[in-house]
Amino acid sequence: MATGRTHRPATRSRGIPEATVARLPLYLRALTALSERSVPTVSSEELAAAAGVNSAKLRKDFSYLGSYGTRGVGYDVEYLVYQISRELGLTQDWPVVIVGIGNLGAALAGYGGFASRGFRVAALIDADPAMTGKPVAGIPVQHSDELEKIIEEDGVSIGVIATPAGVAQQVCDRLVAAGVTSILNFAPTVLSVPDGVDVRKVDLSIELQILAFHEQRKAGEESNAEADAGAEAETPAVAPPAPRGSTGATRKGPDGDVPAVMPA
Amino acid sequence: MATGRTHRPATRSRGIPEATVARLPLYLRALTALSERSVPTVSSEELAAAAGVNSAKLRKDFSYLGSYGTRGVGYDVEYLVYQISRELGLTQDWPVVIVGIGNLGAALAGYGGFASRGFRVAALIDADPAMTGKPVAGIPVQHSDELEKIIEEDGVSIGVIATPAGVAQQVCDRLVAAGVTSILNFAPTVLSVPDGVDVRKVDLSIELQILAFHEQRKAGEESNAEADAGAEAETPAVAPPAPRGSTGATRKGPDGDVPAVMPA
DNA sequence: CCATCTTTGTGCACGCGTTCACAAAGACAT
DNA sequence: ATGTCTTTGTGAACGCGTGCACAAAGATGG
Repeated sequence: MATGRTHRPATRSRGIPEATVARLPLYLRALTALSERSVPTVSSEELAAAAGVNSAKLRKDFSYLGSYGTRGVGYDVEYLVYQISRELGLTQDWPVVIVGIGNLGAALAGYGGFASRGFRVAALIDADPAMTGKPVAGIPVQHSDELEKIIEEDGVSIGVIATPAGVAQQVCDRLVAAGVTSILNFAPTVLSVPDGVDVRKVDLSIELQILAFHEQRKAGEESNAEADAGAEAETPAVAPPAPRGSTGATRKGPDGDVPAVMPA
Repeated sequence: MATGRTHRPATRSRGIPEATVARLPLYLRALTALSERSVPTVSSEELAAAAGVNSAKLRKDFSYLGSYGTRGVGYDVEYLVYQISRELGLTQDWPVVIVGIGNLGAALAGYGGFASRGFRVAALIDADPAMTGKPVAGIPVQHSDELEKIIEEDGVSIGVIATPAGVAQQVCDRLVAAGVTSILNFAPTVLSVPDGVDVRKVDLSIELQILAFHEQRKAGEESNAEADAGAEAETPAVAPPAPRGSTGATRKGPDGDVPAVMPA
């Protein structure tokens, strides 16, 4: 999960739990696929399988939206597509600005899933004057001096930050000052924003590290039966630094008292 | 949060809760920054602020790793960097393959955060023969025919999927069959994998839709006091489809009994 | 050596989210 | 109309994650 709500302590908005909101797009995608295949109705079991969730969870999720199913039959696909779209606010158009048109920003600008569902790239913005005017994905890049003007004139409320980490906070501040109240952050930094502004982050590096953790655990369990003088990569490249004032004493680890992590 | 563990039902691995694991990279990043500024120790309060979390939560998180702090002083920065790195498995090298070198794949290949911490791009793979041999971010693209060979020879266990949604599942199947056990999926699809394989997904479209939901709610609360004949964008572009067999009867919504969602 | 002060580590309670299991509701056949 | 069968909607129980609040630990100064 490359995400994580930064702000707003899980207050359930209008009675819809945050966890449910996060799954609605998943359901919507599955339903859209069914709709394109002209499937008229779908059961909670089928739809849950398509979305990769438990069917009971799906039914409870839908129950927060209202009673949109028919017992003995299932859910009307078209009707549900509309209800979820409306609940997510996708029946209206959301202009979005992308700030930072490097490799990633360009990729985002060209992302097809953008325009498809209510989102419209209102502007691409970069601080590099050499980029100004250059078309990316068919849209000319504008200089960051124009940022405030664009946001106010176009009524942009969603901003995407794809800049280097170093400038992300100040870009964020400018976006917020200009009126943006929702930010999708791709820069590897913790953004601080005032109350009322939502931030979601997408962080490749964090995702990989979480995968590495589980991967290591898998590998560790396999080789646990084998000799402890492990076959590979068990020895760290660098020696662990000693804690301040420590003279190499033992530390209380979760495995009990072991010598301060110093394999061989 | 652009992520979401797909598999493995929140089983706490070796006593460390999943939620804690997801925060460790955050702490590590903050600690690395402190380390570069040669800060020797840090209190839970300071570190928590830098990572954007509650200090009690941080202390509890660290308590799962062991007792690495000194009461009255705080945590030794270097020591903690090492401990967390080790816990996350970053003291060893993880070769990674990226499949699908379009805009996004190229951006990922060029992402600096990759090499910095234990991850190494072992290969870039694309199905388009025209791409083969072309260097992207300094690495020549290889044809997907080579996929199995590369994974086995290099011992790759982590794969990144940046292909179109249509082929993501079959790419995934090939990766898994060749030995990959951790997958980071950027394609907007639900991947199904056998037990023992971890999948994390990063989905721009879902993140935007979640933001739109909250954005809509904010706008709704503002205009609630105003006239209901809303100023803008309140009228859906398409009429809501009627549910199967419905003759336009009322539906039980969460707001009570209202006429089936048909504004004006 | 003792007192004071800072900061960790954690017991406890609370709330959210998930899952089970079942009654109610409706479709459909006879 | 009545009975059967399918599938929804939800009450209830459980487990995880969070945050409070405090006791224990150790540093520091006299």
